[in-house]
Amino acid sequence: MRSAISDPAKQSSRSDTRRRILDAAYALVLRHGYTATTVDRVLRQTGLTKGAFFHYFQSKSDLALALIERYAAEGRESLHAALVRAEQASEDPLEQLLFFHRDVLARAESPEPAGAPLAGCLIACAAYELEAHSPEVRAVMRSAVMHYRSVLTSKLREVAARYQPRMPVDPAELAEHLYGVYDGGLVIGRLLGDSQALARQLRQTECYLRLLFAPAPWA
Amino acid sequence: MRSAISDPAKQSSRSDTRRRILDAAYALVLRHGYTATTVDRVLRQTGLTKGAFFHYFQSKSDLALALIERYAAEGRESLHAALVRAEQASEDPLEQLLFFHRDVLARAESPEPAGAPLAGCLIACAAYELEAHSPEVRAVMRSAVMHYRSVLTSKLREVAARYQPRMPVDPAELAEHLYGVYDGGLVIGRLLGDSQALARQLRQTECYLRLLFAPAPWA
Amino acid sequence: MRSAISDPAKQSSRSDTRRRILDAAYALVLRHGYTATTVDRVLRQTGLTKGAFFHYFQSKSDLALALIERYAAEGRESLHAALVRAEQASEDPLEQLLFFHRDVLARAESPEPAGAPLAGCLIACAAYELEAHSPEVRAVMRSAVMHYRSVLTSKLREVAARYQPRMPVDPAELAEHLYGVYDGGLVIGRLLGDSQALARQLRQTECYLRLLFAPAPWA
Amino acid sequence: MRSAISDPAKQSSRSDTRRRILDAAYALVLRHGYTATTVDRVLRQTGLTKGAFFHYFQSKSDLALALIERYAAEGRESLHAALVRAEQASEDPLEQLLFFHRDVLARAESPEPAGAPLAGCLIACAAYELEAHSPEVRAVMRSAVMHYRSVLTSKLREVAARYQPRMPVDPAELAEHLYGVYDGGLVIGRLLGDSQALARQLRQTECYLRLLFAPAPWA
DNA sequence: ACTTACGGGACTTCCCGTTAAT
DNA sequence: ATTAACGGGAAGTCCCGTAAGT
Repeated sequence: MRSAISDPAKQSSRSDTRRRILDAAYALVLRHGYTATTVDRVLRQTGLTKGAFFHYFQSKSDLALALIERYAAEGRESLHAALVRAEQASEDPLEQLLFFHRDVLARAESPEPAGAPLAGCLIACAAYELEAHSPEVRAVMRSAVMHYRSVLTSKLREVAARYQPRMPVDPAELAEHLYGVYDGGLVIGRLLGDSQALARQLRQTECYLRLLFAPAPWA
Repeated sequence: MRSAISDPAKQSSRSDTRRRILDAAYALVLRHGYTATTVDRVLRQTGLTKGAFFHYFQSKSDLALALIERYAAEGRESLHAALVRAEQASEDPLEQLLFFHRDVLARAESPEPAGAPLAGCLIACAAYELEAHSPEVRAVMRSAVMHYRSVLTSKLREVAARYQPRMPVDPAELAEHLYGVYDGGLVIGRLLGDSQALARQLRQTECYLRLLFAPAPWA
Repeated sequence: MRSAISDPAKQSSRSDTRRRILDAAYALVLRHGYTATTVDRVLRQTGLTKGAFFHYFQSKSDLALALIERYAAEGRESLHAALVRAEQASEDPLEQLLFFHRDVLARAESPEPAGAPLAGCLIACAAYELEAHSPEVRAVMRSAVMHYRSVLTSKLREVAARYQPRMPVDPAELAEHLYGVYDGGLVIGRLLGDSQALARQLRQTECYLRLLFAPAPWA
Repeated sequence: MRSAISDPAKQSSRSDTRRRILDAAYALVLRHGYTATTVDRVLRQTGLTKGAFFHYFQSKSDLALALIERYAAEGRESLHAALVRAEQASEDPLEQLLFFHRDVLARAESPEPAGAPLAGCLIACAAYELEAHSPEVRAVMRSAVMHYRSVLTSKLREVAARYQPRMPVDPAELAEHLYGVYDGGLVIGRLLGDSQALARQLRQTECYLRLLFAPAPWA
C-alpha cells in the first residue's frame, strides 16, 4: 500500500469536498434559485455536514461568490477555446464567426446527459435575485458580461472590416445581442420545459448574422 | 350614517388593499426574487399586518399565482392593444409588424418613472426559481409564452405570405425568438444596470426583421 | 361567564407574557451570565415558543436592553422611595443618611425568598460582559451609576454642611464608594456563596460613615 | 544541528504557545466574558489553530481552570510580595497596613500600558458567570478570596492589638471589606469607563482605616 | 508539536400560518 | 376587514471537539 502522501484519493480530498459542494449548489441554484437553495439542502445532497460546509465557505454568500466566479471563469475559458478552434478552422473572420456560432449551437443541440443540472445561465439566474447578492457577486456578474461582449466585439469588427454590413450596426451592440439571445433562449427553454429552445434561438441569430454580412448582390 | 356598501371609499377598499399587496409584492419579487420576498417584507412595505394578508391570500404561493396571473393578463392585453394599433396604422402586415415592434421599442426607450420596480419579466423571474413554484404557476408561465408566440406567429405568417423571406424561417420559431430577445434584453439590463439594454436588443431585432423581409433586389 | 374584554387573565396577557420572559431572563442572566443565557433556555423556563419571544423582542440584545432598563428604573424608584422614607423619619441629614443606609442593610440581611434569583447587580453583571452588549445597553449602565451617585452626592453635601467630616472627603467620591461597596459586596456573596456577605460589607460602610461624620470630641 | 531539547528557543516554545493562549484568553474574557470568549476567537487572536489549542488544553473549561489558577497564583504572590515590602518598611503593624494599602493604590493610579486588557478582576468576572463554570473553577474562586481574607485578617489583628479600634469591628469582616471594595472599584471603573475609579475607592478605604485606628484623642 | 478536515449540535433569527378577538 | 398573540419549524451561523496526518 502506498503512503498517504501519494494516495490521490486522499490527496485531493480538500478540493474534492469543496468541488462536491459547488457542484451540488450549482445544480440546486439552477433548479430552485439561490435563496431557495438552503445550505442544508446542499449538504443533504452531498452527504456532508454543517461543519464541513463552513470549513470551506465562510457564509452562504461566500459560496455564491465562489459559484459565479467558477462559472464565469469556465465561461471565459470556453469562449476562448471556441474562438481558438474557429480561428484554426479558417482565415476569414466571417467564417470564424459562423464556425464559432455553430459550435455554440452544436452544444445547445446535443441532449444534456441525464442528471445534468437544468440548463440556465447562472449569471442570469443571479440577475433575477439581484438584491439577494453581495456587491462582489454583482461585480463578477457585470464583468462576465462585459468580457464576453468585448471579446465578441473585436471579432465582429474584423468581420465588419471585410464584409460591409447591410445595415449600420454597432459591433458592441451586436455582441451584446448575442449574449442576450443566449440568455433569452435559456429562459424560453425553462418556461417551455424544452431543452431545444436555445438551439432554435441560436438558429435565428445565425440567420441574422448571415443576412447582415451577406456578400454583395443577393440572389 | 351611510351604509358601508354604498360608501365608494369603503367599497373599493377591498380590492384596494389587495392591489397594494400585489403591487408591493411585484416590486419586491423583481428586486429580490420570489423566495426572498417574504410575506413579512410585503407587509412592512404596505404597512399592513398578517391578518390582512391572509384575508386576501390563502398562502404565499396563492399570492405568487395571483401575481403572475395579473402580469400575464396585463401582458396579453398590452399585446392585443399594440397589435390593434398596428393594424389601424397600416394595411400591410410587414408595416404592422414593424409598427408593433417600434411600439415596444419606444416603451423600452422611455425612462422608467422613479420608484418604478426594477425592470424585468416576472415570468422569466419565475423561470429562475422554477421548482419553488407550484404547478399552477408553471402552467400560467407556459401558457403566457405560448399565447404570445401564437399571436405573433399569425402575424408573421401574414408577413411571410406577402414578403418572401430571404432565409427559410419558421414563423413560430421567429415569434419565439422575439420573446426570447425581449427576456434576454431585460436580463442584460439587470446585469449591466443599464435600463437601455433592452432597447439596444430590440434595435438588433428590428434590423433582423428588415433584412429578413426586405423586398427583392437589394440596393 | 363574563366577556373576554373584562376578563383580567386575558386582558393582561400581553404584558404578562412579556413580563414572564423578562423575569425568567433576569434570573438566568444572574446565574449564567448574559451570553450563556440562551433564548431557548428562557423559553424552556417560561414554556413559551420562539414565535412568542420574537413577537415581544426583536432580538436577544433587545431583551438585554429591556432587562437593564427595567432593572435601572426599579433601582431608581427604590432609591427614591428609601430616601423619602429617610427624610420623613428625621430632619437631620446625617440621621437621614444613616436611616437610609440601615434600610438598605435591612434588605440585605433579610433572607431571600426561596427561588429568588441569585443576588447580584444586573448592571455589574453586564459590566463583566461589556463588549457583548450594545452601546445602548452600555449607556443605560453608565447613567444608572451616575444617577445613583448624583442623588447620594446631594445628600452627602447636606451632611457635610452640618457635620464637619473628620477627613477631607469629596462627597461625589464617597457616593461612588457607596455604590462600589454595594457591588463589591454582591460579588463577595457570589464568590463565597454567602448571601450575608453584602450585609457585612454594608456594616463596614456604616462604621465608616459614623466615624467620618462623628460629632466633635470623640470618646 | 543542535538537538531540539537543548535549543532554548525550541525548549521554551511549549510554554510559550501555552502562555500566548492564556494571555489572549485572559484579555478576551475580561472584555467579553467567558462564555462569549470562544476558542476560535482566542485562536484568531493568537494566530494558532485548533490542534494547537487542544494540544495544550483538554477542553475550554480546562482553559478556564488554568486561567483562574494562574490569576489566583499571581494574586497570592503579589499580595505576599506587597506584604513583605510593607513589613520591611516598618515595624508598626498600622504603618505596615497603610504602606501596603498605598502600594495597592499606587498601582491603581498608574495608567495602564496601552493594549493592556480592560481592568477587572478575573475572579469577579467568573462570579458573574457562575453556573457556566465547573466546580473546580468555583473552588479556586472561593479559595482565592479566602486566602486573601485570612492573610489580611492576621495583619488586621496585629493592628487591632496595638491600636484600639474606634468602632468594634471584626478583623475578618474588615479584611473581606477590603477585597470587596477592590472588586467594587473595578466594576465602577468598567461601568464608567474610568480607569481611576478604583483609585478613588481605595482612597475612601484609606480614610476609613485611618479613622478606625486613629491614635487617641482626636483633635 | 501542530495542521487541516470534518462531525454534530446549539444558537439567533426569521418565516409561514393559525387563532381568538373585535 | 383587521389586529395581536403565538405555534412550530427551518435557515444561517458558529462553536466545541475529534481524528488523521505531518
